[in-house]
Formats: sequence, C-alpha cells, structure tokens
Amino acid sequence: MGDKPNYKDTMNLPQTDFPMRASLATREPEWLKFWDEIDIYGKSLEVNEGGPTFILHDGPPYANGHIHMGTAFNKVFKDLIVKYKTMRGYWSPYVPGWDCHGQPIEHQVEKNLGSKGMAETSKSDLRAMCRDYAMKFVGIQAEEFKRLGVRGDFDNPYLTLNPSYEAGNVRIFKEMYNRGLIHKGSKPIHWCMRCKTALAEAEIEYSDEVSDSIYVKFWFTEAPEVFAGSAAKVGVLIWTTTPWTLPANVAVTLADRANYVGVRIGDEVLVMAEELVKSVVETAGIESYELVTGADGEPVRVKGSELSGLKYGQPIHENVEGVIITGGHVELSTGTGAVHTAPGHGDEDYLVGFKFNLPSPMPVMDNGVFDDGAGPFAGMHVNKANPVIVEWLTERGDMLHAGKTDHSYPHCWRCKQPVIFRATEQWFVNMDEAKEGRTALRDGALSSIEKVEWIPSWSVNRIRSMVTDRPDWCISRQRAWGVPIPTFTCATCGDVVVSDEIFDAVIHLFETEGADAWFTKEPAEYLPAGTTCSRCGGTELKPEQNIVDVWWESGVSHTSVLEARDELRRPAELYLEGTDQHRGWFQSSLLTSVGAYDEPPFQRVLTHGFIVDGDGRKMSKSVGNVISPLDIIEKSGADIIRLWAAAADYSQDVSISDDILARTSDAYRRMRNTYRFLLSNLFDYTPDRAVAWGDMPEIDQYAMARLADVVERVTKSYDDWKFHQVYHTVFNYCVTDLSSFYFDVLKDRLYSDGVDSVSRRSAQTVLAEILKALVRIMAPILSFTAEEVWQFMPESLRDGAVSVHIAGWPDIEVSAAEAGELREAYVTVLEVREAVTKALEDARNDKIVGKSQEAHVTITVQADTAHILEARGIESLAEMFIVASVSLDVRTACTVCVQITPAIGEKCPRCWSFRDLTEDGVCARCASALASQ
RNA sequence: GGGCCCGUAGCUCAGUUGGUUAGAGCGCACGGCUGAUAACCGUGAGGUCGAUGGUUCGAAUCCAUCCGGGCCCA
Repeated sequence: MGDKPNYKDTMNLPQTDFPMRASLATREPEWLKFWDEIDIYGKSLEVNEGGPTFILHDGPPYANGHIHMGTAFNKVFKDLIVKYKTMRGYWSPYVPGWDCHGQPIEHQVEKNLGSKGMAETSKSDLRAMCRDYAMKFVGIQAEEFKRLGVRGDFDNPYLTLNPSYEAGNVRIFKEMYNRGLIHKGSKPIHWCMRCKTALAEAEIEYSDEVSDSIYVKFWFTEAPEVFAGSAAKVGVLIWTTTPWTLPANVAVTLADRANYVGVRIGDEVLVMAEELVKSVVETAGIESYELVTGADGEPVRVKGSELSGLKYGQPIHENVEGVIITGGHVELSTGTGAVHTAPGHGDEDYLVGFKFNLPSPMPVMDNGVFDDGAGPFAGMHVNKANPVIVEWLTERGDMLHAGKTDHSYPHCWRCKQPVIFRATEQWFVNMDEAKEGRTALRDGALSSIEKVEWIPSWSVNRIRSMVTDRPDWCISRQRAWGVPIPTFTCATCGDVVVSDEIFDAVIHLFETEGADAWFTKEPAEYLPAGTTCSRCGGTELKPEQNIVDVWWESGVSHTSVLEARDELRRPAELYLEGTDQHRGWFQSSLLTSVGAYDEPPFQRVLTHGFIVDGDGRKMSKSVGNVISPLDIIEKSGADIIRLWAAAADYSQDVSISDDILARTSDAYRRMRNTYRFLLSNLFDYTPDRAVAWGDMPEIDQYAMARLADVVERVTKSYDDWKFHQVYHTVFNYCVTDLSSFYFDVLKDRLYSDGVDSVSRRSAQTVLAEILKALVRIMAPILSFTAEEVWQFMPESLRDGAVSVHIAGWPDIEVSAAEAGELREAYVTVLEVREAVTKALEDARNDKIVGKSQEAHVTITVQADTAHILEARGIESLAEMFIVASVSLDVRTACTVCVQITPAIGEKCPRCWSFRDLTEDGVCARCASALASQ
C-alpha cells in the first residue's frame, strides 16, 4: 500500500481462459460431441452446395483387429485433404468403407469354432458368424477413426457385405464376361487331401519333413549330337523330392544361360549343369565318370537355351514325349540344373507351362488318389505311390540315385497333414485376350495409366511395371465368406451356363436379398423361368461354389460405391493409399474399371510410404518397436498424431518414435501458445476497432504483408499435396516472424499504450487478422485445437461460422507494390536487428546492460543501409529492437557495427522503458495512457 | 534373385538446370526475463551430405559398385 502505485492494474495485460495446457486426451472427445451435435459432416456439405466437387474415394481397410499406425496415418491424411478442400469451397463428401469378406475373417471364425464346431456348422451359419465378426470390427474401427478426428459419413459407410455392394460385383463380372475378359481355366493351389479343400497361404504351417530325394534319367528320344558320341543312351538328369508328381511331368526346364555338360557314366551320358556335376556324383556315390569332350579335348559346354526344344520320353507314360524348355526360376544351388516340370503341381511350373503353352495334366483326385491319368499307378494314393514309383523307376534303369532329404514342407493348419499342389478349376481375368474387336485388358490398362496423375511421379513406374508383368488374375477362391462367382454349371453336360438374363437375375437377387441367398435358394427360385443350358438344353443348373477374390470385391467399389451413391461419382478425383496398393486396390480398381468401362476409376492417385520406427525399420511385435495410435491418443491426443502425419514427407517411408513424438508435442505446444497469445490480446477487440491500412504503423503493415505471404505459401503447399511444407511454413512463421519478432515488439504497445489508442488498436487489428488466418490454415491438420481456438475467439471474429471447419479459407489482401517495398526494406532491418541482438548479448555478458530496454544502441552502417533505416524512423527502430533509443552513424568501413551503451533517462515504473519521466513519475506515453482511462 | 523407392546435423525438413566457408526450426548447452510464466527472449556448440570409385576446373547434386532400409514379387 501507500508509496508505489500498482501500475500493473493500469496496463492492458493479456486475458484469456484458453488453457495453456492442451489436455487433448480429455478435451478432444468434447469436441467430437460438439461436432456430432451440430452435424458437422452435414454442414460441411451444406456450405458448399453447388460448388465444385472433390471426391476422395476411401480405400476400405480390412475389418479385422484394431487400427494401427499405418491405417491411422492413412485416414488422417485423407481427412486433412477433405477438410482442406471443404474449406476451399469444394463439395467434398467422404464415405468411409470397409472390406468385410475374405479368408482372414473366415479363418479366425473357424479357429474360434474349432474343428468339431466346424463340422456341425452349415455354410450359411458360418457366413452369419463371419458377418457378425466383421461388423464388430467395423464398429470398433469406426470409433477409432472418429476419435482421430476423421470426419465423414460414418452413419452410412460402405461395406463390401452390403447387398447393393455385392450386386456391383456381378455388374462388373457381367460386363467383363461379355467382353471376353473372363475365362475358366486351371491353376495349382495348396490342397489338403484329407480335408479335401483348398488352403490359403495363411492356412499353411511349415514344418520339417523327410522326403524322397531322387535323381531320374529322362532319355532323349533324339539325342543332341554334341553329346551323342558312342554312348548307348543319352538323357537329361532331373532331381525331385516328389516322385508322385512324375506322372504329370510334361517338360524339363533348364537355366537359360547356364552351361550344361554331358557326364559319361558307363555307356550312358547324362546332361546336367556343369557347376552341379560334382555335388551330383558325390551324392549318388559315382566313383568313375568323365565329361564328354570335343575335338579340342575340352569338355563340351552347351547353354540351356541351345538344348531348348529337344524331346525326351516321359518317364512314366509309354510313347509320350516331354520337351526341354528354359525358365528363370531354375536354381543352380541344388539339384541338377534340370527341373522336372509338372504344371498341374507347382506354381512356377504352372507359369512356365503357361508361357510355353504346355498341357497341364492333373491325375490326382481331390482325395489324393491317382486317376487313370497316372497310368500304372491309377487308384493309388499319392503318399503310397512314392516308394512304388521309386522302385518302378529303379527297375527300369531310370534311377541314378534314390535317397532321403530333410526339408521344410507345407502342412494343413487344421489336420496337420502334408499338403500338395494340385491344379483345380479356377476363374481368371484375361490380361491379353478379349473378344474380337475389344482391346486386351493389359493394353487398355496401360493406356489408362497414362491418363491418371500419379503422385509422387515415380508411382507411375511402379503401377506400369506391375501391370506389364502380372499374369492372368485368378479371381476365384474355394471359400465360404465372400461373394460367389455368379455363374452356373449344367448338371447334365457340365458346361458353364450364363447369359445377360441370368446375370441380371443374380444382380436383382443380391440387391434384394444379399449374396447369402445364393447359398440358401435354388436357382429356379430366382432365375427367369425356362432358363436352360444353351448347349444341351439341360434344366438343372448348379450355382458356382467358388467365391470371388477380395481384391476383386474392393476393386469394384467404383461401381458399388461411386456409381451407386447419389453424392458420389465415377471417376473420383483422388484415391490415396500406401504404396502396397499398387498391387492391391489401385490395380484391382483399375483393371475392373478398364475392363467394364474402358477408363480409369480415378483422376489422380496419391501414394504414401509405410510407417517405420525411428531407425527406418518396419514395426513388428517380435522386435518390440510397435507404436499404437490408440496409445498416443490416450497419452498425447489425436492432434499430435495429426501434426506428426502432416509434418512428414509421405513420399518416403514415415518414421515414428518416442523422440519424434516428443518433438511433435514440442511443436504443438509452441503453436498452441501462439494461438493463446493472439487470443489473450484480443480480449477487448471487436472489428469496429479496426485500424485502416493507411493509419497503421509501418511494422504492422509489414506484419500484414508477411501474413499474406504465409497464407499464399501455405495454400500453394496444400494445393501441391505437400503438407509437410504447410507444417514447416506455419511453424517457422510462429517461431521466427511472430514469437521472436513481431509479438515481442508488440507487447510494449499492447500492454502500455492507451486502451483505445490507434497504436494499440492497430496492433490488435493485425493480431485479429493473423488469428483468423492461422486458425483456418491449421484447421485441416490440428482439427481439434483449431476448433477449440475458434470457440475462444470473440464472437465477432468468427464470421458467423459455428465451426472453424466451415469458416472458409483466408485471403489476405495487401497492395502488392507496398508489400514488395516493405519486404525489401525489412530484409535490411532484420539483418541489422540480428547484429543488435548479438551486440546486446555481448554487452549483457560484460555487465554493461541487463535488459535490452536499458540500452542505447549506436548503429554504424554504410550510406545506403542508413538510408533504409532512417526511412523507418529512429523511434520505430528502437521499438523494433526493444531498446531505449537508437542513434545512426554512417561510415563506409562498417557494414553493420553496433555499440551498446547504458540508456539515458530513467526506468518508467509502469512500462519499464527508459525515458525521461514526467512529474507524475511515469513516462509521457504512460502519463497519457493513464489520463485516458 | 527381380521391379519400384529411400539414406543431408539427435529430430523434422530446405538445398533451383553440378559452382563461393551445406541452410532453417526444434532439441541440447549456456545466459536473460519474471506483465505469453509448467510460458517467453538471446547466444552457442552440432553435418567428411550412407560408403567407395569415377566423370568434371568444380558434386550433397551426374555415373558405377557396395552397404543399410522399405514396399511388392520370386
């Protein structure tokens, strides 16, 4: 009391309830509730009714398990784009989707049932359980995505198990079938002979198994001259661990560029790869052999490619010939360098067989028993046949060596029995064949690729090479949980029965009752009356039991979703997924769209990298480097994830670690405090207090020019899909332009000048503009925090928008000419300011001054610099350098020389500046401020 | 093994068509302030640009090989 007046109460110190501590984990859910109450999704569309359209079509995540860092990153990314586009005036509906069918869910449900339960469960009951399972995780993931701040039509998402979605599969199938892009063929798949079922890769367990290891001589029907010589018999030597596949042998594959030699053992010559001769003779225990030599005495060496086309006698079947071919899959680490090839029993064999147009015999029935195609072994189970075949070949003199080997072999996850590769009937999308007059799918897809914008640009190389190299697309699966292949087989003649009328009836069936009806109804109940086999007139039609590949299913979303929903349209402006989708969804969407419509389903495809740990390694449970988005939400909040996602350069793999998250939180806090400073100094501001450009102090004009620059730069970065530039621009602006310069300078004016003085109001005018712009440009990224800021802003600054997300985009108008001059002048001002702060630091260390306000600064510069500084005014310079006073000196020898001396004058007890004090004991400015109150 | 891609300070990012001592912010260290205060201001120390070889008067920037990492195949 008494002596010293409490000047603090006479000052305009910042006031706000906007909390410094974010407490995002608890506060974010409140904003979610708020958005729900005001129907922010509906409003985001309403405000842009009639505006240009921007459709980001969501790729459906698999409805299994909780979200992980990758799905979180992807969804946040999509969300910030949709929010940005909405704020820019685009009608931008966002419909999230889920992939609900497929083997992983079915497998999990089967596991939960156990083998006993499985036996008692019908196909349609199993499907019901799978549906429940999928729906449960759709619900879980939807909540998790919403918690991340993702905005969209979560009340009405698209699900691949919805009837209307299922019908879309048939629409595309019909179109592509009619264009000759789909055919039935056969392909080897993993097969369990005991369960009589196909197995997916995930249902295979590998364990060690003792197998035969046999070296078999395939005799040439016409021996190659170079090796013929005086030998009685010339053959090629193959090695295999599966004697039972020999009845299905049609070829021997050699390595293109490897050297092959003839090994003479007795009166037989056996051809094998040169580099494997030693290991073969050792294994077979051959004591005496020699290589066939030429006229020069050197061993005769022949490339695999030179032997291509030669014929040999099939080892099992009399009077049947096999052929020598070459292939890239031949390994020269084991065996003989000559690979026994049975296209019905191996994937590589199948592919090479396809390439050389070889037959694909498959003499093994679904229970593992040979049929008549196995010649002498018909009726025998393959497991029993192995030793019989070995003995049979040995007796005939075709066996060089028969031993055993220990190796990893696939087993059925359910019955633990070894599985076999067995060719079965499958449905394929043709890549290279189409109906007369139609473009082949590969060609169509490749030319479509060129019409799409791929971001980043290398992404086009990836999709192009994958489409170029891929084999025909096998779209059938021997499973229960999915959408059936919509075709029928004639019970009488076995022919495939389809027609437009049949397809349309199935489309109608799926649309009204869902694909489940396929498994519960008789075809006669839904097919048009009188539907018969066009070949034999048979009336009994059997519905196909295979279902369609889930990639096909998600791929047809351009029809089941974009076409089907009123608010969407095909093609979409943007598809956005991780780089793995070049083989997955991007490709299946492209192929089905080009197949049915001859055009791509998207105008633009944006790809991002994978989420890896701080060392760039993939996350895995076993390594223990997994970071869960759910944990981050709980600890730090969703806005931290959003900021992290925005800050990263997504064109490469994106790292996350505790350290990176800590840095992200640091940056978040810095930005939050910037908002807080702005809010707290606008507590008494309304737009009618605004000061016109012409009445503003120059530094305020400069601040406006800088703001305009930042908004322009940020807008361009968003438009160029460079979100990390948005982050860097805004963050640097907050730290460098605002916090350490403009705000620091402004405090004196804001706190000490008269409440209603032009100078203070001018500062507030600029702060309001900064706040209004800054809250908007970060809203797509810091969705929660921006909303919080918005609600703390004076009502009059909110432009009537109930939420920042529908408040539109800032557009700062400043005269280009004036802004240009200011920018140029302030480059110099800020350079000099840097020299001044450096000098002040030295002076402080030398105890010449304490606070910068106690200093008088003498600046010595060259004439042109002095000119620029003088134009600002000596008083303004002192204000900008936050010192008591400034004097200027011109000398050619000095670029920028600064001298610090103690300020003249006394410390004003109110504003702490060093000035001449009036008789009231405060400086003149404070006296006038006090008088005005 | 093949295709596509990545590797600049502890972290996130800049580095125009190859051209002066490689930049920014954060973090860190030290100092200041105590009227943005679990804030704020200042100063400073950090990089042989993954490695090696080559092209060039000159390379983080071009080429080759290798190492490390990612996705997709095999």
